[in-house]
Amino acid sequence: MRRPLSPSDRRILRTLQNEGRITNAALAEKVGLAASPCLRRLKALEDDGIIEGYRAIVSRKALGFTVEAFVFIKLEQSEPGWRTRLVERLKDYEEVIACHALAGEVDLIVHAVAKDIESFGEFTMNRLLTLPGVADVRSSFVLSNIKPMAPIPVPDH
Amino acid sequence: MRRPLSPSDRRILRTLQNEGRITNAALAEKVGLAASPCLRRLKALEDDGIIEGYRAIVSRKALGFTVEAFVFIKLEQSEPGWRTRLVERLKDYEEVIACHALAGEVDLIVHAVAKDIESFGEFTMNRLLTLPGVADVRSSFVLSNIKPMAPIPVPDH
DNA sequence: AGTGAAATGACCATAAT
DNA sequence: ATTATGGTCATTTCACT
Repeated sequence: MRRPLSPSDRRILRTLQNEGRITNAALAEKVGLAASPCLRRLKALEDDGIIEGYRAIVSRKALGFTVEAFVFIKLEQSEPGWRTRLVERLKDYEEVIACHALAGEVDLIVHAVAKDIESFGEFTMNRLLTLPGVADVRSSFVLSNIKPMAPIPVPDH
Repeated sequence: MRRPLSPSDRRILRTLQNEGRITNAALAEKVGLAASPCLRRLKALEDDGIIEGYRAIVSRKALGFTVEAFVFIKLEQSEPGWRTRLVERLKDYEEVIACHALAGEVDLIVHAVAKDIESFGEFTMNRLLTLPGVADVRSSFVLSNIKPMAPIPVPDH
């Protein structure tokens, strides 16, 4: 798939996880390279799928999302086809900012946002509980973001 | 705090959540502005804290993190000081890529990565369970990322 | 619109394999 | 010799006033 990451690659990854929009010139300076090799490495990291993309981090509050919650879903045992369709529906809900399938008690964990508690209620009642295949839905509101979206650690080798 | 977001602002926010490293020139074209006003709006969004930052999204697998899990922590009732220190320790663990305080059964939810199951075991056994104030630790491995880190929806008004 | 800075590509140098 | 590294320079494009 790919040769191992060089120390420069690792420094690039560390920097870009914290300053995703830094100019290549500044990035090069920070990681101790000239601009041109730095850009070459950056492009290679992108082409190889090691950097999957770049994202602006937008304030939820500024957009009016005052409610954040985790929803724990248990599924009924059913044909796999149902499960696939259910999961597709979940993905389409824009309140869902992340969703993972879990091993264990709970089958799915949904990270959701909403403008207020009422619209969150509407979401869980009308759009989650009603999905065919859902056996149980349990929500916990987020009280505080202790560590929101930290970078993936980039080990030295 | 701020005047309401203009339609252009909203288009900028939508675009930058998907292409955080797009050039201002390309962004301007995409949102239907000239470069100069687009840049002014972008700076204003940054200055007002609506855009909190930018991040490269790095492949966990490419960095050798094959294990991803959610850890559900219940705390003992104890003086608030303990809780603060516990939470600080949690933040310092680099395996912890996100952590939130929850209302309900579970007090804390920890999103963690590890190189393999063994090192994840070491993490939970030696570094989570041993924290003073922790009453219960329960982990669920992530089987699949159904919707990993989606953008915050930007409503039309 | 204009000026200085950045991005980008062609090409060269060095070292390790 | 080949591969991986990094650098320099010249040109185009962009950022910013």
